[in-house]
Amino acid sequence: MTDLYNLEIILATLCIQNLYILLTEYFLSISEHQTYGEVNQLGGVFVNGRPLPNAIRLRIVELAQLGVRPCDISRQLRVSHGCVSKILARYNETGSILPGAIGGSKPRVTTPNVVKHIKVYKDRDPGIFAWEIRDKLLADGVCDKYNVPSVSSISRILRNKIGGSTGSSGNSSPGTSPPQQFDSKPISGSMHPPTAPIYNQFYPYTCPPPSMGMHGSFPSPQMPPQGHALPMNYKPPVSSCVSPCMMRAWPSSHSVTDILAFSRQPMPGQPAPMPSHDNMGGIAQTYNMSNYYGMKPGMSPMYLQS
DNA sequence: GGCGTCACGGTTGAC
DNA sequence: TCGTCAACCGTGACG
Repeated sequence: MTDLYNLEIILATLCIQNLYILLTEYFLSISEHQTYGEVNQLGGVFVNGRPLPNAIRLRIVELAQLGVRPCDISRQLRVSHGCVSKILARYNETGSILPGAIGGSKPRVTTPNVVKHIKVYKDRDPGIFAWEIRDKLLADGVCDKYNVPSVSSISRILRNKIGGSTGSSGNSSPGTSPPQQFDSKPISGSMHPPTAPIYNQFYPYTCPPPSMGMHGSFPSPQMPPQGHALPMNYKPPVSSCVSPCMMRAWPSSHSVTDILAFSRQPMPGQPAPMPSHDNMGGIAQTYNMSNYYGMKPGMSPMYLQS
């Protein structure tokens, strides 16, 4: 009985492994025909809109500290001199090689505390104007000049959250979200979470190159230094059953949509595409980076991290 | 020739 | 689920 049970487990495992292999081969076959990377004038490969890999950024700083001129760094690493200049300027200013936060929205100013105070002001003086509330928020120190809501925001709060809570319950329009949504988001001048590694679907940043960590002054891609600009696209590890290289952030919904739109186009001589990547678990993340990058023959592989 | 700056087209993630 | 918006990115051109 136990042997039969074990046999079933083995068979199930084999089925999963075969499925895994098939799906992996499928994505690799797709990626061979896709071109995501672009080539700059120096022959280097880059992904438009995405930061350079940390290894390259680190190398730029290292070479600069060795006294190599920026123009030589640019040529050697095949990165535009504007980019080298920007990275070195950022490093000199912040001490970090990490790129800034990409995406996201400004921190919200209509925190529960602000709404509560507005409600108090309104209760005390039902005829109070929005601009008066704004002044009182500043005067009472509830907000400062950087995060005080606009008059229109206060009017909206009065209309939707305070007025709506008494007269128009069930209002589901934007701006009437329950206060719980703010509870876990401390409002500050920073848009960033306390700590955040940096990675995206093109660069396996969670796999630091061998040179990483050898310099105390250089931040680890996995553990950015405190007090430095951090990306908002941080996603804490949710699984420990995959290799660190696979514990990367998934593409955004926009990227997934774009990729799907592309991959659904049948390749010449290729069978019709399989179902969307959404259902494929982490398999797509096992891409060989040269495939993922859509490397063309003759391209410099320098951006590829292993 | 080297370098700083900026417009541009792109990606990203919160809303 | 999708669109919008505002942040960022690197490139390439200009001075």
